[in-house]
Amino acid sequence: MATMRDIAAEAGVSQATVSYALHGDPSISQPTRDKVLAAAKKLDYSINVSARTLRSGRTNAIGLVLQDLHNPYSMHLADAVSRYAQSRGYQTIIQQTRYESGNEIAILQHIVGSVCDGVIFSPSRLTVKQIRSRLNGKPALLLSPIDSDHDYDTIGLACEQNMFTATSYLLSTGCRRLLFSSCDYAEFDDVKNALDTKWQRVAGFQRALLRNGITPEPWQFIADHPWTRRASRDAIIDAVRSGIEFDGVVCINDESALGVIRGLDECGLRVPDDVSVIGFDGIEEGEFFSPALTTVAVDFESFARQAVDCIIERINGDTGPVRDLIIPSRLVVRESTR
Amino acid sequence: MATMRDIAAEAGVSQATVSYALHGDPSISQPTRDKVLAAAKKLDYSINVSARTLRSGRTNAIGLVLQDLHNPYSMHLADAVSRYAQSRGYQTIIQQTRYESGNEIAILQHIVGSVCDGVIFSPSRLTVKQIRSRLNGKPALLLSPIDSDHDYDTIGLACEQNMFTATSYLLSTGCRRLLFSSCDYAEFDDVKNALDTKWQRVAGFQRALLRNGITPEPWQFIADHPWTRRASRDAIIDAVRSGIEFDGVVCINDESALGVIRGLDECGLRVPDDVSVIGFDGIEEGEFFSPALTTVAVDFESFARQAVDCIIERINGDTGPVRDLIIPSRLVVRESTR
DNA sequence: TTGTAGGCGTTATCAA
DNA sequence: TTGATAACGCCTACAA
Repeated sequence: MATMRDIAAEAGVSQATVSYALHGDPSISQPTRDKVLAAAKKLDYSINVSARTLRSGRTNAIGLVLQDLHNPYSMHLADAVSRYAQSRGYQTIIQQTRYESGNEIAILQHIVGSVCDGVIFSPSRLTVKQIRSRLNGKPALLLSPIDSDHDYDTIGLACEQNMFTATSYLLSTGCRRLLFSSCDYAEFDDVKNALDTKWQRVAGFQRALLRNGITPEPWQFIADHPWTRRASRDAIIDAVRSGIEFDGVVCINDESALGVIRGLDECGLRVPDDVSVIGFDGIEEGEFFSPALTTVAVDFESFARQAVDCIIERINGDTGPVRDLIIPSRLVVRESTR
Repeated sequence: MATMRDIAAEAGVSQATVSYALHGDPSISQPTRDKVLAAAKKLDYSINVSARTLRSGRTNAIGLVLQDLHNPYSMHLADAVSRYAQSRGYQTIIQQTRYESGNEIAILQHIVGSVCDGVIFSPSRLTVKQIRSRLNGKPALLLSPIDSDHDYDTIGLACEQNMFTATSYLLSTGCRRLLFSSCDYAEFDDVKNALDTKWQRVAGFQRALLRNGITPEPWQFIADHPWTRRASRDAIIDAVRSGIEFDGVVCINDESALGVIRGLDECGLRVPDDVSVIGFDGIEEGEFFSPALTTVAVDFESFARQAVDCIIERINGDTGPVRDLIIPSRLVVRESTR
């Protein structure tokens, strides 16, 4: 592989001149620049990222470290972020931690160590302190904040508000016996100020009920399980078989909602005629499902824009106050609700 | 950030000793090693990847460069590869080119330049020659081979065979008027030896028809369009409206099949009662769709294993003959076919 | 306008 | 068993 030294030899200039010319430094004359560029092209030069990084500390890449790549939500996120970062001149390095703290540490170290200038990170097991110590002074933007009193930037959904919106909508269509898929019951007072996105969602659900004069009760909560189609399908089937009566299901996310619809279908219940179902996320899949899924859709493009702009500003030395970015989302009414 | 030099000072040894100790070199005595390890821990040391790479040429990472991250197939691939690579001690750097040759070049250069030891690459616009010149001597494993006479490793599906299987199955259930979604018509003789996966799929479809005494005709082919739910839904709706009579649809992939089912639903046609639909890929989504999708499912875990093992062997200097890996897949009969 | 030179943090070769 | 020391390829004062 050709190095700057090779180009210098080819073009008959010094290696430093090659570096300047390649970076468009104005102090290099046009003829020299042309000579260098021609030599670079001839030798098919491409810069050694490690060397540049080692020397300058800059990689021109951002890391996107998610817990799990194996779901539509992450997929939309990864796609949107990598496209937008591209437009801002940054590469995106995507990784998944799979909820293992060992992976989280290894990936953070590897990534932050020297392959990117900043990272958008969705922690699962690591504490803020552990994260910071791996960050090596580089900027990070965290998804789903772990504590309230933090000194790092965060980005997230208005989960409580969004679930309030979703539940209120279902109530407004006449539903009265709502199920929540899938989380254990908790007292409203215990979750109304939760920071965890799961409990925020529960709180939003409950607040909407209370606002409509309905007291949340344990039977409405389908036992906690992974937010997947399979687990949700199995759980709703159990619920139906147990004889619970309900006319609507508020789901913790779209995948869950899709599983619920499938499960209801297997039980001979029709959506939305017998039961209304609403999701949360706005994954593309919901639009083409039968029935098409009513949901609170998050604006992935806005997520990407806000997140990437923020991290780039921090990379460029912005030391302004800590930011807590909120991703906008909106109710999308389709066919799974009456 | 602490460097080896800092640790050396802390532990009262030379910097070289630190390097040896940290790598478990047997020539370092136990007490010295312990001292070094303690100092490293105390200073929260983590290695500088750029420096290590610059010096050793090894990154311990593989690149996975796909055309598009925004589809379930890629998502399954990325997930499986990154998990398996992890188990082999490698990080996976995932990127998408979005079908732009500029991106392909930039990403290849960046990635291969110095962030990974080898790359699994799905080219779209770049020729083999252009790819090789960016590869910088590092091993690559290409998806969907572009020419027959190549000197690089490839991995892919047995598309022709799989489509033959899918079509044959539909025929065996009694279907006689099959549609193919979505590709333009082509003479069997022109595609039967195609290298392009799209035409291979068409060829498999046609061969199955011919084997059953049916001559493929242009009306069976729904115009070429992206392999997405939306495009396929719109196209099948047009087909129904145009008055074509058919009793089954063979789809170029699962997403397409899901769109087709949705479109048929919108036209009042029931699957599988009125029309059978079969897909190709085996994305998880198909399992939970109503009706659950019959498909030829590819074994993503096997893909990951074969691909990663191959690239790692090449990284480790294997210079054996060129390999053309085939990913196994199998017919999964569910509800969308009679 | 261009060249010289030092160093970024490692690894690896020799000596000691 | 450990310590100097020389690269790896690039960037950037500073000197010419």
